[in-house]
Amino acid sequence: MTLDIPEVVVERLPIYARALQDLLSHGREVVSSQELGEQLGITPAQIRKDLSYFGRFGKQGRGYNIRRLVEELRQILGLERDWSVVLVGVGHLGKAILHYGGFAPQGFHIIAAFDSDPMTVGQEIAGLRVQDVGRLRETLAARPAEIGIVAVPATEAQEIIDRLVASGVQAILNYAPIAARVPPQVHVRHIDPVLSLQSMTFYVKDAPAFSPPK
Amino acid sequence: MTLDIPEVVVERLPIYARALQDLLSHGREVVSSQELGEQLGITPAQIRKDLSYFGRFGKQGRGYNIRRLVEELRQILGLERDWSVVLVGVGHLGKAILHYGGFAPQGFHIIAAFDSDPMTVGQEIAGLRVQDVGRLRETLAARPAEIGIVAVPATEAQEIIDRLVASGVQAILNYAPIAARVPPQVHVRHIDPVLSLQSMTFYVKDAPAFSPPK
DNA sequence: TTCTGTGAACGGATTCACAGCA
DNA sequence: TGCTGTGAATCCGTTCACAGAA
Repeated sequence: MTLDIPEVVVERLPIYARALQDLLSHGREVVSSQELGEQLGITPAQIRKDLSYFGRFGKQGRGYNIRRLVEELRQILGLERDWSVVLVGVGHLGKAILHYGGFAPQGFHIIAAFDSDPMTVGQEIAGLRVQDVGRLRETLAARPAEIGIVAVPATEAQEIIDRLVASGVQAILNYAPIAARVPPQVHVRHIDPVLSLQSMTFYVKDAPAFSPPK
Repeated sequence: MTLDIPEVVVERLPIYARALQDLLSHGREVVSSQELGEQLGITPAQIRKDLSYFGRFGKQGRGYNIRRLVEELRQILGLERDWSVVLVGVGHLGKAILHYGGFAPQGFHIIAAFDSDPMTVGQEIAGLRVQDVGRLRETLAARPAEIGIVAVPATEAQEIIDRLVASGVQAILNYAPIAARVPPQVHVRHIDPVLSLQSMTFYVKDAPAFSPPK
């Protein structure tokens, strides 16, 4: 069942879940695919089709019960449980990741952080003691984690990813600017702001910056 | 011409450009779509088709001249020129962005940074004086920027994006966890690590963390 | 022979359009 | 009447397969 659901669909589910939680926190109880779509810039048909892969959550003529649907989606996505995350690379970016308050409330707990720089190892950051990256495997053997975040320089990234995979990590969030190679059972998402910028400049390059009329 | 090129294709071009520059820096002069594809995990046919939208850059039987192709791609993407970028939001994330050394070498220059917190305004970070976000419009009127980076909390993000757009920004890199609404001529890319994690957990949720055999 | 460039075939995702239920 | 759920139709991106150039 899991296997024949398009990946794009799975990637939209968390977007729906978040928007629905938002509506819920505003006291809303029911929403139509129409309204949700307007809020997200997604067509209503798309939303209904996506949801139909997983069940029949709506009521004809009414719409979707928001609380119910959020719970279903969180269940489907595995967001009801907690996840253990390890971070490799504690430079500026790694530090920002450790300080970022958005992971824990969603159940993603960074349980260990590693770096190779002796000046960084031993530091306590956001309540976590940075360990030497050489201890990655043994630390993960004692306390497994499902997810790894890679925030090391490009030159070291593939090596670190290989070691995370060898240590049992099943999903990797890669901030390094490389096309990571992993075995098929491991999942990877890339975060690369430079690539994002470089693909946007294609569209704006002919229009020089301007000051709009006041 | 610009308009009928699939966006996915445009998004792959910077990936090619980077890989090619890498090869170039290793002294390579020619590469086939086959080899490039292996390096990137992209099929050779895909690469050839992508490039064919823009011209005929290869030599049959030989492959692509790397230097030539990099230059073509950089030209197409507008990477030969410099771009002015403003950052809004100088929390942990914003600071990391200011310190990040990956933008400037690619021609993306952060020329101004804004925040709303009086404790942050006036600070000098990575050589840049943080300004009050209330001065966004006038600063951009005096010194336009094509690109805005949004690193403010979700609650403020849409408002900031509206003001960036009103100030002439044409492309936005949005780190805030919202579905930003912008006019059609403005381009947006999202960076949202939580969404990335949440779409991966779908695939790994049934397999608990384990320690692989040593 | 090798590898590009590209129409044609294919497959997958989106949108349509409507039957059916509340 | 309003809105879901869903097959069918459409659209779009990827892959195939091969003609043709070096």
